[in-house]
Amino acid sequence: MIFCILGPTCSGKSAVAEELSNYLNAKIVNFDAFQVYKELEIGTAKPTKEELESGKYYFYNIRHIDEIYDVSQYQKEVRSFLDEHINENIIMVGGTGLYLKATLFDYRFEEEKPMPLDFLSDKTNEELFEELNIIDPLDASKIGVNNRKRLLRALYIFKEHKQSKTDITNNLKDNLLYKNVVFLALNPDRDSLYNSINKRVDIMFKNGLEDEVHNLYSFYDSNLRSLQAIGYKEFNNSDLSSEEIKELIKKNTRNYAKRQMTFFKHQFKDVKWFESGEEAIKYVKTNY
RNA sequence: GGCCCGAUAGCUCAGUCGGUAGAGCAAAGGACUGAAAAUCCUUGUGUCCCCAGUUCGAUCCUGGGUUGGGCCA
Repeated sequence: MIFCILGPTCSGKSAVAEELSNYLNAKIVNFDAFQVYKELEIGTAKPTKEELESGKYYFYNIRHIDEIYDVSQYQKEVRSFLDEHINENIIMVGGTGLYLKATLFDYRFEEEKPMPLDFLSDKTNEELFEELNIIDPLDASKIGVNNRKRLLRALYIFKEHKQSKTDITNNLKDNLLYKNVVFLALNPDRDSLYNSINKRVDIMFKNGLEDEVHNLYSFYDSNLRSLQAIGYKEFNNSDLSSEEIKELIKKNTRNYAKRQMTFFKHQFKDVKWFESGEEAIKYVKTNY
């Protein structure tokens, strides 16, 4: 069976995963887009070193900080892992809803060349919007004129695959491809979640987050995709004091937690919701 | 003790020549198929500090108070 543990950052997912992996004798598969990077340590709140070395944790630390990683690679690798272990218990845990959804549901990524950095870079947002509006008005209206990243992506899809994004996705996004999947979600009370977030950022600073990030900045370009993670990108702002950076990280993490909740609530059906990790663990132990 | 300046959204403040008010930030809600810890969209009713007076009508003017800051003693 596949047990998926959803929930915002800092809601206690990792503890649930560890506990249930013992109970179910299950392997743990990460679906967090930034815990895949080896060099990002303190700021990504990974499981402990001991846990990661125990042999049952997968898809953590699988890329270097300067490698490009994306949802299509993740989907491919994790699907092949799941197929290989289809008769075992697997726990999937993480915070990147898109990665989980694209893997378990019928998301299709055909081979394509990477998008050049200067793709349509001479066009204004309005021009991109008009162009997309002709080939895929439905998608254009969903994306909106200000979301340049998505406009470019939608136009690039058309260029590469000769089909609009709407035609490619074709309402497949809610077709679950695997049997025996259980979705468990943690939804702690908002105030206590925010409290935990604030406390965790304080602890990250105590544990040396600043040194870790400054060290990475001295070796790598701060524009690396992996360094856009919360807890890392904020240090790029040289006119902020250490205390201001800390508060900014807390705020960004809170905003992120809210976005995660929106994604989990609306993109996944048939989800069991729990206010705490203990309740989720109890539910699994009484039912499986 | 005297004089001056302030008190308006969770915060910082703007404004109403008297017709009960609006920005930024925070916050809340939402979208999501190749950057997703990313990217983007939507949302502002609040005893306009309190009490009295003037007025058809006061958050705005007048008086008194409360409270914060500054200057002088």
